[in-house]
Amino acid sequence: MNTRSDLVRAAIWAAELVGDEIERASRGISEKTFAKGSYVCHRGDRLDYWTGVVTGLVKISAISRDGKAMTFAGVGPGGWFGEGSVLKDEPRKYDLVAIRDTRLAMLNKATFFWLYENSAAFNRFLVRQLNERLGQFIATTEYDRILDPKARVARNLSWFFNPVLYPDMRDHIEITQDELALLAGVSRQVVNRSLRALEEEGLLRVEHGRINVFGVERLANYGA
DNA sequence: TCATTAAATTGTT
DNA sequence: AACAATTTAATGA
Repeated sequence: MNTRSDLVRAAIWAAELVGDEIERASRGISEKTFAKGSYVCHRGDRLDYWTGVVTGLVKISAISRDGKAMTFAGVGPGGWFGEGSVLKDEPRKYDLVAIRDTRLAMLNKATFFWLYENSAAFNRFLVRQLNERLGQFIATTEYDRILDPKARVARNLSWFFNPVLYPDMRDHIEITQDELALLAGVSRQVVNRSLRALEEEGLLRVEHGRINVFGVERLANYGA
């Protein structure tokens, strides 16, 4: 009972909820842990929970026809996802993989819908989140042909640190250059060279399987 | 816990 | 795309 209210209190969207709403949310939430490399959910599965990352990192990806993993997003601490599938009552369209040991907070569907119907604060959060995602999506199509490869790598990297979507994200992410290449739509070589260049410019530090970011803002606006 | 080996990731051509 | 170099993870004594 204590952990449940702790989970709610830690959730960013719960900050503005009023008494009754907090109580409901606490009863509908649970926690689950996933080991590094394990699947939270396979594409096509049903997962009737709205899911938040407490600690760790979850990769949202799909497998292309030639068997390569395509990463769409990494959800860091404080990030919530899956409202689309819950709202539409659809199977998941992507694989969800914990790429580190991860603790997830899961809000059941009934509670999600109750908040959706009854809480203005909850809806404000949903709109803000969807709007942020839309903005990011539009940005991809916009700069797809405008920016040079290095800038694309920089901006794609900055998304993992979006303060609205992932408020508790730290200053580093564990992702391979291979995955980042898939995400940015460039070759791995380009990612490698871009990262080294960005490192030279003091924006980040490359380690293996991991990237430390110093200037998220500068990355987000890189090439502008 | 340490040494050996396998696997994954990076760096270069 | 292929290769070599490097780092991590796994294994077993």
